[in-house]
Amino acid sequence: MTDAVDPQPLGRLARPRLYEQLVEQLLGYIESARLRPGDLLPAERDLAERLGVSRATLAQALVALEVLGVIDVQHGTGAVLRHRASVASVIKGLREHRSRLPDIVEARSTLEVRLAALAAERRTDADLAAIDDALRTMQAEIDDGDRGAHGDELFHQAVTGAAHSPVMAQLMAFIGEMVLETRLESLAQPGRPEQSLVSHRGIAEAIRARDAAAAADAMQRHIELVSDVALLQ
Amino acid sequence: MTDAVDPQPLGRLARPRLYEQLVEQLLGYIESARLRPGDLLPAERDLAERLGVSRATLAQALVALEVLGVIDVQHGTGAVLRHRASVASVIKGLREHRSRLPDIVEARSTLEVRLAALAAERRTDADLAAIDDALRTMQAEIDDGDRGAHGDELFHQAVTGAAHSPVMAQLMAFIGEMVLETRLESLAQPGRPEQSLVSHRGIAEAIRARDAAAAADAMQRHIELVSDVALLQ
DNA sequence: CTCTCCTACAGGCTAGGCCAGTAGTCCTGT
DNA sequence: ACAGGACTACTGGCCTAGCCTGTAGGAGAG
Repeated sequence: MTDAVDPQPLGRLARPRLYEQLVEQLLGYIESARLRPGDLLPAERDLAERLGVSRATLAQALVALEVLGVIDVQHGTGAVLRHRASVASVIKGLREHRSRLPDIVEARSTLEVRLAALAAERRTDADLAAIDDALRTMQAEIDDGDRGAHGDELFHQAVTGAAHSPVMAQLMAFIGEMVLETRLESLAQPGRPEQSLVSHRGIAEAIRARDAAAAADAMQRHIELVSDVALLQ
Repeated sequence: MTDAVDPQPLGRLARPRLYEQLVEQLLGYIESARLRPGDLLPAERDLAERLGVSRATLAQALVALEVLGVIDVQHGTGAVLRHRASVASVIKGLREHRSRLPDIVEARSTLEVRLAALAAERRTDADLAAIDDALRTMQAEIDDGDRGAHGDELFHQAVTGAAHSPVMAQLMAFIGEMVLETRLESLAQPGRPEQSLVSHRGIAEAIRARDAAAAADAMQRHIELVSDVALLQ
């Protein structure tokens, strides 16, 4: 206990939570021990002692791993490995240095292009009104000298809603944060908000006309425009 | 407090963990109390008493919420709300009434068609080997009179990996459970496993030839085949 | 040979305590 | 009067110790 490893006397910004370190260590252990899906982790009491922590803290780490989808803890049996550890590192990477921009753009374009096509097929008049509302909002923001980021977000949300595809909408929400970052960077470019608004109008018209192919195409070009700028940095 | 709510006669393997219920309750509290990003949750000792659990268990729930990206726990200050609670309800919704089948298929096809195309463009020889391995596994399972569900899963994971798109890989992992259900239902149909294996081979060949369009097309048809059956129920 | 029951061991959760960071307050020296 | 620093009343972080419930495999009875 007293041989406490003190990694950093500093670390003010750092918020080193023990359970986070444990997650790292357990992930490492899983990999180095060549554990395969279905295998069991050592018992809690055992692990806790080996790692030099209390069971309570270890339990927190296990909860984290469970939420991350790495393990599946079963009462009376133990913690069984679920997927390959690679999935875990993907998730870890996402949360940590929140992925690189190209990956985000890729996911976004995949989802939104399809959503635009679906929106063209399924949109109701109310959906269309929401889309037009968003366009008006963005126009007003730009007229005020703003970037129009809020209207931009509203527009994409309206299109997503018009697609009436709950699961995909949920996936969009999941990467929403990251998309927002992309958006802000893009709209910071001079002249971008106007260009963006124009391509939004193109998408909206295709959806209004119920032309799925045109909507998909317009969305594809819109995202390319937006991501181009971001990638230039 | 609450007298044992038994939500589902289903869930045979039901494994009701207290911290999971707490996550639900806290999510509900956040919503009903109209908490906004930046607001603080009540103190741990307070919450624990109000919810009738120990601090250790509450701590597990907070870890879960932190991993889910809902809150940000700061030593000495408290648990501050991060994003909009919608993200939380997204996850909750996905986990709970795991959406309806058509929506799942829709999301799956959107992602996987694109992943197949990307895999064709980016696959390494190692990726290809993993894909071939999965095909062999599925073949062996079918020869044994099995449904080949394991090999099927391996195949889709291998394709996802070959696409080298971390964000989309995570989205796939996110809907993974639901896709698995679809898969099991489909493969239960007589003759299905063989058909499925054939279309897997088609996808694999397109990826081997680095033909993105063909890969996307093959994946599209594969998913239509699979979902057709499932939808007939 | 089969079935039942027993038990060692797995995780689930609680209680209570001490340590460490944070921030507001109040007291003191200028 | 005011600026600075210490006090203090919170916050979460982590630990020990213990008892509960669930699981599964082996021993014994039939």
